[in-house]
Parts: sequence; C-alpha cells; structure tokens
Amino acid sequence: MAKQKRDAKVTKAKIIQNAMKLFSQKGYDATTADDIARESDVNKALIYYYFKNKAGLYANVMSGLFLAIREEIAEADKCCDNPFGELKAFIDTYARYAKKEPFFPALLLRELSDNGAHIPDMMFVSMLNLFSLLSDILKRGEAQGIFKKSTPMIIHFMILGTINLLVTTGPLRKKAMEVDVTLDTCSECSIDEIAQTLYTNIKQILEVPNNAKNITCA
Amino acid sequence: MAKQKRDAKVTKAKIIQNAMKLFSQKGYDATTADDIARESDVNKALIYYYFKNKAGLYANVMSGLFLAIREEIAEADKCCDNPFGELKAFIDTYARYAKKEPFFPALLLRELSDNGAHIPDMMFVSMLNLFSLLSDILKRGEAQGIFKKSTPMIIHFMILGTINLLVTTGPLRKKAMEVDVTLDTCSECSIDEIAQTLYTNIKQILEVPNNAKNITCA
Amino acid sequence: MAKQKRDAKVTKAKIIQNAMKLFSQKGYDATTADDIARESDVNKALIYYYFKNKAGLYANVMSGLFLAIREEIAEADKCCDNPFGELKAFIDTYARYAKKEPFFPALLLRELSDNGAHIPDMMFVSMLNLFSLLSDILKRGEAQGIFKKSTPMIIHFMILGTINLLVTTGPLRKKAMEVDVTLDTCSECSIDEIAQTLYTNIKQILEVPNNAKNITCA
Amino acid sequence: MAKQKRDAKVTKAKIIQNAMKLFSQKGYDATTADDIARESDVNKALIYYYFKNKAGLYANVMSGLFLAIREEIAEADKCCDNPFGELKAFIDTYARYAKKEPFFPALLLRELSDNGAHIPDMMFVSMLNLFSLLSDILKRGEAQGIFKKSTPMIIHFMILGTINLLVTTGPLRKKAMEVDVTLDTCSECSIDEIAQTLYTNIKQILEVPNNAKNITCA
DNA sequence: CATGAATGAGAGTTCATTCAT
DNA sequence: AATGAATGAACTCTCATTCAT
Repeated sequence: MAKQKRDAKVTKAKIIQNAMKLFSQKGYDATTADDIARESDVNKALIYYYFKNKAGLYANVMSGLFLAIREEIAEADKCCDNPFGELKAFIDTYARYAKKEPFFPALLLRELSDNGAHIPDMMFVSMLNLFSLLSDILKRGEAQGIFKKSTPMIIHFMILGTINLLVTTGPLRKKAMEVDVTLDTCSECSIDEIAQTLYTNIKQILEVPNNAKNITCA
Repeated sequence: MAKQKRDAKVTKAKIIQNAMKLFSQKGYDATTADDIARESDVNKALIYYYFKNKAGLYANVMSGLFLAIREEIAEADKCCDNPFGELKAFIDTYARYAKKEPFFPALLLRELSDNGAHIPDMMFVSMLNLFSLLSDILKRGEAQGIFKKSTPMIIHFMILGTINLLVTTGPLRKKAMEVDVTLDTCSECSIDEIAQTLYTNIKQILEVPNNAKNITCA
Repeated sequence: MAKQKRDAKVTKAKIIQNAMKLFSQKGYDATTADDIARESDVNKALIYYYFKNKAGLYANVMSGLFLAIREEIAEADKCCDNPFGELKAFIDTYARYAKKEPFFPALLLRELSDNGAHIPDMMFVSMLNLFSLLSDILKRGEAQGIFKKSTPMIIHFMILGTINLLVTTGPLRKKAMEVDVTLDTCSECSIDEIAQTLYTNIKQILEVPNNAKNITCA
Repeated sequence: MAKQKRDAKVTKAKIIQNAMKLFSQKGYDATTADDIARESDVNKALIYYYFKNKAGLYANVMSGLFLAIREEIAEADKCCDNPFGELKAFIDTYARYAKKEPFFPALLLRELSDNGAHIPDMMFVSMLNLFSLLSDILKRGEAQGIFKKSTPMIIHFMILGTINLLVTTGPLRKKAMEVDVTLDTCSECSIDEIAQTLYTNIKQILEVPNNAKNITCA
C-alpha cells in the first residue's frame, strides 16, 4: 500500500506518458532522453534499461496509442447494425479519442508525413486496421444500397485529416482570431461539435438521394 | 582564376531547392547543414554566409513555397465569377501545386503538427491568407444562396488534410496494397482524379438541395 | 522454496570460468559485468556480491591461473635431476598448460603489455616465481658446466613469447595461409610439436659444444 | 614560417602522435577521445572531423607504424648479400625501431592477443609482410646450405616475442629487481645488447655445425 | 564569393556499481 | 543467496556555428 518506489509497471508507465507528451509537443528528434528523464523524475539510464533506446521508447508509445484506438473504435462499431450508425460511431470515437489523448493527432500526422521513418511495422499494421474498419462500413453501406459508391481512402483521410488538423492547430487557430477577427477559425468549436458537423458532411457525401420516395405529389 | 561559382542567385536557389527536399524527407531536425551542403555541392560555410543560420534557410524555403501557392491560387480564383468554379479552381490548384512541389505537403503537415515551432510569423500569415481565400469563396456562395451555411475551417481542413495526406502517404499506401490486396488504398489514383473526387464531395456538402425548383407538383 | 542455486562454490566457479573466457576474448575493458552475468546465467548483482567489483573478479581469475601454472611447473620440475630434463619439463608443461587453458596466453600477453595496470601485486609475484623456476634451472646447468652462460630473462621470454604468440595467433595464422599459400605459418603445428621444436632450439643455444671431449685426436 | 595554426598536416600528425602514446599506454578501450584531444590541445570534435571515429584514428596510428617498420627493415635488408648479415639486420632494425617507437611493441602485442579485433585488413597484410621478409632470409640461407632447416614462424616469434616483451616489461623488470635482488631481470640491458644476444642465440639455432672442416687433426 | 579548419554544447548510449527486497 | 530496479559518471559521436584565409 506504501508509495512503492521500485515498481517497474508504475515507473514504465510514467516514462511512457511523459514521452508521449514530449514527442508530440516537440517531435521525435527534438525530444531528448534527458527531457523525458527529467520530466519523469527518473534517471536517464533507466529509459535505456527499460526500452533499449530512444526508438524503442517511441515504438512503445505509439504502439500503445494505436492499440487503444483500434480497440475503442472496434468496440464502438458494435453499437449499431446500420452503416450510418457505425459511421457516426467511427467519427465520434476517433474524435473523442483525439480529445482524450491530445498527443495522438500530432504524432500520427508527423508519422504520416514521414514515410514512416520511425518504427514502421507494427504501426503500419495498426493504421491499416483502422482504415479497414472504415472501409468495411462503407462497403456494407454500398451493398445495402444506402451509400453511394465512394473512394474509401479519400473518405478516410477526410475524416482523419480534418480531426487531426483541427486538434493540432487549436492554439494556432486561437491566435489567428486575435490577428484577424473577421475570420472564423472555429476556435471555440468543441470536439463534439466538430464530430457532429463532420458526420453530417460525410453523410451528405455518401447518402443516395432518396428524393424519389419523398416526393409523392398530390 | 578564383573558384567563383557561376552566380550567387543560382547557388542560392540550388541550396534552397535541396534544402526543401531534405527538410521534407527527413524533417527539420534530422536534416543537417552538412547534408544540404553535400547535396548542393557547396561548402557548408556558404550556407551560413547566405542564410545566417539553419532556421533562416528553413524560413527561406517555406516562405518561397507559401508565397508561390498563395499567388497561384489567387490567380486561379480569378477564373470564374461563380463560387462553384472558384471552389473547383481552389482545389485543383492546390492539388496541382502539391504535385509540382511534392515536398510541400510534408512540410506543411509537419509545421501544422508543431504548434508552429519553427519560424511562425511569415508562414502563419501565409497560411491565414490561404484560408481567407477559401473562406471568401464560401461566404460569397452563401450570400448568393447557392452554398449552404458551413464551417469554413472544417471545409478547409477537409480539403488540405485530404490532399496533403494522400500525397505524403503515397509510398505507404502502395506498400499497403502489397500487404493486403483486398484493401483499396487508392494507390493508383492520379492527383487529378483525387482533386475531382474531392471537389465532387465538397460540392455535395455545400450545395443547397435544389429539389425545390424541381418539385413543381401539379 | 527459495531460488537457492546449488552451491555458492559451483556458482562462483562458473562465474570465474566465464569471466576468464570473456576477459581473454575481448580484453578487460570490453568485457562487461552484463556479459559475464548473461553468459553465466546469474544475476549481475551476484557478481558484485561475490567479488566486490570487476577488478576483484579479474584478480580472482588471474590468480587462479597463475597459481595453477606455477604449481604444475614446479611439480613437473621434480621429474628429473638433470637441467636438460628440467628445461624440457618447463617448456612442455607451459605449452600444455597454454593448451589446457587457452585463455591464459592472451591474458598474460595483455597483462605484460600493460605495465601491469590491473591488479599487479599478486600476479607480479606469480610471474616472478615462474621466472625463478627457469632461472634456477639455468643456473644449475651453468654450475654443472653443461649450459653456457646465458641471459635468463631473454631465454625466458624466448620461451613464453613464442608459445604465447603461437597460441593466441592461431586463427590469424590460419587466415594468413588462405591469403598467401606460399607462406608457412605453422598453421597446422600441434602444441607438442611446437614445444619440441622450441626445446631443441633453446637447447642449441644453451649447450656447451662438447666437441672437446669427442675430438680426442691422435 | 609563422607558427601557423590551421595547418591540417601538423594538427593531424600531432593527434596521431598523442593517440599512439595513449593507446599503447592504456590500451584502445581505456583511451578516450577526450584524453587524446586534451593531450593534443585540440577540440575533441576535430578528431572526428579528421578520422571519422575512434577506430579510424587507431587504424591510422597502426598503419603508420607498420608501414614505417616494414620500410625500414626492407631497406636494412639490402645491406648484405649473405643471410647471416640479413638476419642480423632484421633483428637490429626491429630492435632499434622498438626503441625509437616505444609504443609499437605494446600495440603489436595487444593486437596479436586480440585475434585482430580492431582494424584487421591493412594491419594484417603488414604483419604478413614482415614475416615474409624473415621467411625469405631463412629460405635463402637454407638454399645456400648455411642455415639448418627451421620453422620460420617459430623463429619469427622468438625474435618478435622476445624483443616486444623485453621492451614492454622494462618498468616491470626494474621493479622486480628491487623486490628480489638475487634475480637478474636484465633490467639494465640496452636494446643493442639485447639485439646482439638475440642474434647470437638465433644464429646458434640456425647455423649448420661446421665442425667437420675445423677438426683437421694432425 | 567561397572554403577547410576548428569549436562548444549537447545527444544517445553504456556501464560499473548500488539499493531494496 | 540472489535478484530486478535504479543511478552517476563517462564515453562516443554529432551538429550548428564560427574563424581565418
């Protein structure tokens, strides 16, 4: 019950948490082992004791994040039995995850603009898995005749790109408003509003025009 | 008799070009002055002679890119007098620019996921300018009653996010297809197809349902 | 119920044995406590528990080797009552020991080229003891008029230097033959052949020309 | 004519010289780049600027030494047209070189007891070259019927082993005399005496007994 | 305009050693 | 007796930057 120093699990988690924060704030290269050690209040060598090297720590950080989000989304997708519901769940869950782990979007964006320089394999698979989930929803929708034919990859990036950029540019957009008040940079938008708007937009794109049946004149 | 390279202008341009390539490929931190000097076939000290320091060179690179794209888009926008045409011009021009300067998307994405750590001011303004252009188009469309009310920032990021991510993930998506053939990662999509699809999607979102005029019952 | 390894004695011996191997293969500095622990399948801290520190372990290793060889040679020397026999015994025993403990020559050579940097005292005495044994043989031979006057230190190093170098350069000499087949690097020589040849050579140097008594002219 | 800072040749030579000293005194591992930089009065980074890394510096040091000795011995060997003279030249030159470059023997011994861990190729060839020189002398002597058949590698190591060990153990042997005055550790022997004695010894081993012609009784 | 030489300040990593259990 | 956790001090190597020519 004591404060328990020397608990590997706790120490490791603390390191990972701080590393996540720093990596996302300053990028992989600009984050030093010293930074992480200081922030985590452990000796620098301990990082190497647990993670072998900086890349190993980074891999650990990313793998944790990716595993978590995939699980959350897969779970959320069970919610509904109709494609629209699933799509909404996908967007909402991703948005909420980006809110909960605010470092994730920056890390993901950086990773994607890197050709996957650092630790590719496991992350690569995780990213594909994520895309698979969405792709399946779209396919099912098409099969049921309620989604138009679409290019899944583009839809996927419309969703991820938008959420990720909105999350990472938060401070930037706030600053922009101060510079030019006439511009609406969505600086006060909540993550839920964003998710909602985004869903509406994507739905617009996908749904087949069902005017026909509505327009029963006379 | 002296070593005297051709021309300062030419040398400078060569440095900037190579720096752009390297910065986008490896990121700001991982790109060294030695890298750039070697690639440009000039002496390292010359870089400092011309650009004062690494950040100065980076600023130079970015400012060139941003100036160019803003100009191109502003120019393209003059094409048409209707918001749909302008929107299409915006998307097309951005997409074509991303194709022409394939390092730009990675640099922009990195910059955006950074809270704007490196050289903010000038770039910040340029980015805002870009957003302004789109924002104005949307406003005009709304005013004319042909666009629905939208959140410009979200539309903006749907466009930029999608194009940038598609461009930067090119190799990654190709690799993905080899891993899982059942997945369509748009690995063969041309930039023009992408722009076209994207425009169609965005249009879907924006255009007001013109059922009204069609439904002239009786 | 405790983990309790068999026996302290056994564990200690295992550590010493592996340390010997590693020290001789990679040198003192390049051998880490981790290496030794891993190889010996014990916890690193145990090494410090038993030997206080790395130097202590090294001293232990060396002292064991030196004690053993001195004893073997002293024992072997009892064999004969004539200096030639003793000399042969000295060379043979040393050679056979170098074969039995193939790490010893490298360790000794390194130690000798070091000004005795690591743990000098005990080893220093042991080395002197070894030299004493040979020196005494030579003196006795001289006293009996069957050995020429010689410089014992030189004879000593001719013996040790040759055997040690031949043993440590084994692999190198094999490789040399592959490079230049015309060169005879003694790559197939057995330790016994070497000892035999060496003895013959040294004998040549020491024995007084006994032509005198043979040549009884007229 | 001025003191000339910024003269690459001079600076490089200074670094090599000091590195040689330190490597031989403390061994490769125990010598740090900081040591060398401090001793050479240059910035540590300069070492890496010139030699790429520590191993590169070491290789440079060794290659210089080996090239020099091979040249000196090859030159000396031209002196005479008879194998005995050449043999004497070989031994004398090696001994004098060991005196002139007192770090060489320690470095060589360490290298030989290492299986050639550091920078093998060039050094390996140089070592073979040295052996070739002696081997040729012996072969010529045999062909002319003035040398007995011998094992060249053993003769070679009797020479190198003895000289190297005597040079490196200088201080050790002096100390030994203080401990035990009855022992003659050759602590006052000059390098020339050593070379002379060694030559006499080796000659003893090689020369064919020419008693026959001397014993012309009556 | 252009360059090779030189440097200071770190960054990543290793390792002997100790602590707590 | 034995171990996993933790650390401090170094060490190799890198890099932005400056100097001297």
